[in-house]
Amino acid sequence: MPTSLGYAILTLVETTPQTGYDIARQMKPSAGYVWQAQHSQIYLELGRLKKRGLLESKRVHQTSRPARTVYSVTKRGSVELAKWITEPPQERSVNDEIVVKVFSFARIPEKESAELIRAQMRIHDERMGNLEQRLAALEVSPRGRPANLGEYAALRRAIGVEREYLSWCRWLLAQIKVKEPRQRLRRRTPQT
Amino acid sequence: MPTSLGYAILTLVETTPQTGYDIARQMKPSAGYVWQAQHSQIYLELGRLKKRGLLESKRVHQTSRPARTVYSVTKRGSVELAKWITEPPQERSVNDEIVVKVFSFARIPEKESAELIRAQMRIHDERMGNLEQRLAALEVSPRGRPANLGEYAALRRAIGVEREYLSWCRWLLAQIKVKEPRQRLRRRTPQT
DNA sequence: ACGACCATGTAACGTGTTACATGATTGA
DNA sequence: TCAATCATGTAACACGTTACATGGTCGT
Repeated sequence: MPTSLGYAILTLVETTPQTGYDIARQMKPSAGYVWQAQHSQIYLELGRLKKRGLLESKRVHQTSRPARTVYSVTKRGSVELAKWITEPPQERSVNDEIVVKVFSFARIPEKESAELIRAQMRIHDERMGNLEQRLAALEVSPRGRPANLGEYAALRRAIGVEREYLSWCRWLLAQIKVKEPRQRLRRRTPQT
Repeated sequence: MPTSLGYAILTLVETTPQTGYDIARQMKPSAGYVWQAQHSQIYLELGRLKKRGLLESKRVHQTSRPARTVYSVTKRGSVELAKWITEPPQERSVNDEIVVKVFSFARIPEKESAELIRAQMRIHDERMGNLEQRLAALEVSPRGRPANLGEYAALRRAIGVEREYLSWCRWLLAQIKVKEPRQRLRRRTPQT
């Protein structure tokens, strides 16, 4: 049976038959909100899915552009995907370096730790802005409710993740700034 | 230079010299809130860190229990760690199977999709409860503010992640339930 | 001229998971 | 007696990242 990436590819291709390049754009790390992967991984997985008969491909020739290999889901692929969807998802461990770094913040100057967090906020602010634009684009569809609830849900999830991260960063910055004056007031208290 | 896991280990061992087993308990998948890893990975990494002179170990013999190999951070290890902390963290792609599954929810019966989400909520409710208990335990330290801001921050982050996830699940359930009646009211509207 | 985009692939390496392997003690 | 906890390790495999490889078109 396919890997998680394999199912993610099947999902996108079922919605719209498309090429590896198209998939890679939607899964581009730092931009993708359904699944993230590099093109190198995607082309290999497309090959495996085709070999297993879950995808089929048609070569489309173009003038003044390289030929495209357009994939679409076979009946078997569609059935496999439907079976997989209802199975309980694998829990992924979300290891984030920033948490490890923050764990030892007491050991570095306040200026450096604050700057580290501010840099993170800049990156994630931008990503959130991007995602919100896509959400706005989806919401103009008829009657406010988007045609594809799944895509809407994926976007809301991605935005929620970013919002939560940014709010944690803000809280952290406040903590870092508060720390110093407090310590000064209590300087004589021995450290246990 | 060590891997992210290596630095995570150095971080924990610097706070308290301890064994691979102790580290494995704190990093236990689904329970760890700083970094998650299996014991098999940890023992290998401990070996590498020792070989590079970032950790040193002392064997402690016990009665009626296997001997413990207690690791502590060397001066070199401490310096390496301090250097690493201020470097910008690697952005990790957070691929979550559940988002892929939700993307195709329109293709399965409402009952099944709702149950899938409810199962997820049970799992994450429990994890959040666990984390909140640990937070409460930390907060009893002198003056409400915990001795180790880093640990406190890591916990708050983990709890925030769970809270956000659960809130998304609740929203999703509401959407799934609302979908059917709405469609009935507008049944004659053609799908674009 | 130069960078970005279209378009597809392979190879080497590094990280993470699962399973194998062992064995005593403690509590239900 | 049975499961859990203490305690450490190895081996095979699966997954993901980085780099290598190629080459035309379009806009500035």
